[in-house]
Amino acid sequence: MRELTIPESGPKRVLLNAAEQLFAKKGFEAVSVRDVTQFVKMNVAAVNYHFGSREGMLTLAIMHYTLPLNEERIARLESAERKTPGKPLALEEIIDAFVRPIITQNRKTELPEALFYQLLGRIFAANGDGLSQAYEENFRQLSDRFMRALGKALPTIPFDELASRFHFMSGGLIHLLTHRELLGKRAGSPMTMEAILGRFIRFAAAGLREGLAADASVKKGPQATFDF
Amino acid sequence: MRELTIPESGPKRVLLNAAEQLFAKKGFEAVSVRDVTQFVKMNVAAVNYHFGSREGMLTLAIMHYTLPLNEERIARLESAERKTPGKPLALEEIIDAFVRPIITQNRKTELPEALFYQLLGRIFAANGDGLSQAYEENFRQLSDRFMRALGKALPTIPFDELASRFHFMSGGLIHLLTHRELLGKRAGSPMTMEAILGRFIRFAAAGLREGLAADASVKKGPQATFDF
DNA sequence: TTACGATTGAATCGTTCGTTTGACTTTTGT
DNA sequence: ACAAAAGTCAAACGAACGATTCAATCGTAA
Repeated sequence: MRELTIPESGPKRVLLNAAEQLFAKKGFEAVSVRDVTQFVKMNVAAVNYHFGSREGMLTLAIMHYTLPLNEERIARLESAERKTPGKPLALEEIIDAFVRPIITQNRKTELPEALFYQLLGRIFAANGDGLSQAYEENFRQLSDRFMRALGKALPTIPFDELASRFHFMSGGLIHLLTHRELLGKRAGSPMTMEAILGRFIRFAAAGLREGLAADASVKKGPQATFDF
Repeated sequence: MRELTIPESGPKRVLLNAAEQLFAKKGFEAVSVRDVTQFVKMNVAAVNYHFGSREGMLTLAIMHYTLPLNEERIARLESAERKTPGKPLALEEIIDAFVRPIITQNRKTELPEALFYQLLGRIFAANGDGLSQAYEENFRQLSDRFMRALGKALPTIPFDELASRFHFMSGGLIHLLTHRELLGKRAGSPMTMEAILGRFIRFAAAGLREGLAADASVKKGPQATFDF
C-alpha cells in the first residue's frame, strides 16, 4: 500500500501543482504525464518515480483540496449545530456549510481562482465514476451527514424526496463550478464566486423547502432567528 | 463541408448505434473507433469510410437525439404559449416543456432507456467544451428562447438573476441524467424518469420563483435583508 | 574523500490511438 | 453481361501513451 501523504513542498509539489492546473483546464483524461512534466520542465520519469504511476498522482491531486474542503464542511455544520443544540438548523445554514468552504479553501490555494473552482467541479462531476475510491467513500460519508441535517430541518418532507432534492442541488453546484464562465457573460465580467453562491443558496433553499405550508414554514423559527 | 444527415438504416446506423451505446456507457473520450467497430464486428476502417473521421461519427451521435429533443422543447413551449396568447406561462409549464421531451424522445430511441439518459447527460455536461459547435449553437438558441419565456413568467426577478437560476436548474438536470442510478438507491429499485422529473420540476420551479413577493407559500422574513 | 541512497536524464519498451492504403468483393445501373 | 460504384478487408502508418531501464548526477553522512 502506497502512502497517501500530500506533499507541501519539493518536486512532488511542483509536479502536483502542474497536474492540478492542467487537470482543471483540460479534464483528467485529457492530460498525459508528458503534459505535466513538460509543463514544469521535468523528466517524464519523474511522475512514476514520485507517485508510482499516473493514477497515484491523480489520486493525490483529487485528495489535495477535497479532503480539507469536506472537513471544513463538516466542521461548519457541526459548529452551527452546537450553537443551538437540539434545534434543527435553518436550511440556509446547512447549505451555507456545504458550499461556503469552497470559497474559504480557495483562499489557501496556490491555484488561480478560476482553475480551483473548475478542478473541484470536475472532481464532483466524476464522483461515482470510480476515479478515486478513497474520495468517493469520503464523499459518501459527507452527504450522509448533510442528509441527516436536512432531515431534521425539514422533518415533514419524506426522506427520499429530500434525497432527490439534495441530488438536484448537488448538480447545480457542480454545474456552476464547471461552467462558471457562463454566469457573468451577460454582465460582461464574471460574477464573483461569493455572489454566485449567495444566489445559489437562496435557489437551493427554496427548492429544498418546496411544498412546505406557509405558516408552518414561518413558525419553524430557525430562519426567523437566522443571522450571519 | 461534409453533409450532416443522420442515417436511419444501413451500416452507418449500425455503427452509430454502437457508438451511442458506448459513448453513453463510458464517455466520449473513453471510446475508440476500434471499440465501436469491434462491438458490431465490423472493420476498423468502416468508421472513417462512413463518417470521414471519428469526430464526424461523434458529431452525428450528438445530433441524433439532441436535435429532435430541442425541437420538441421549443414546440411544447410555443404550443403552451399559443393556448393563452399574451399571458405569461406558469413556471411549471415552462420547465415541463424543457424536461418532458427527454421522456417522450426516449420512447423513440433504439437505445436502452438508462443509456439514453446517460448519453443526453454527457452531451449536456460537455456543452461549452467545444465537442460540437453545431450543437452548441443549437443549444444557445434554445436557452435564449426559454430565458425569454422565464422572463415573462417572472418579470419582477432581474434577468441576470433569472439566468443564474436557469443555470443552476440546468446543472440539476444534467446531474440527474448522468447519475440517475444514485436516485433510486435507498428505495432499492431506481425511480422512473417520470417520477424523477416530477420531483425535479417542483424543485426547480420553487428555486426559480424564490423571493417572489406574490408567493404566499414561502415566507420572506429576515432573508429580505440577507445579503451575501 | 569516500561511499551510498536519492534523484534525474535520455533512451526505449510494448500498446493503443486515429487514419490511410490498396487489394478484394459486392451492389448497382445500363 | 459488364463496367462503375460502393463497400469491405487485412495490413500498416506515424504519433502518442504509461511505464521501465540504467547510467549519470546529486546531497549528505561517515
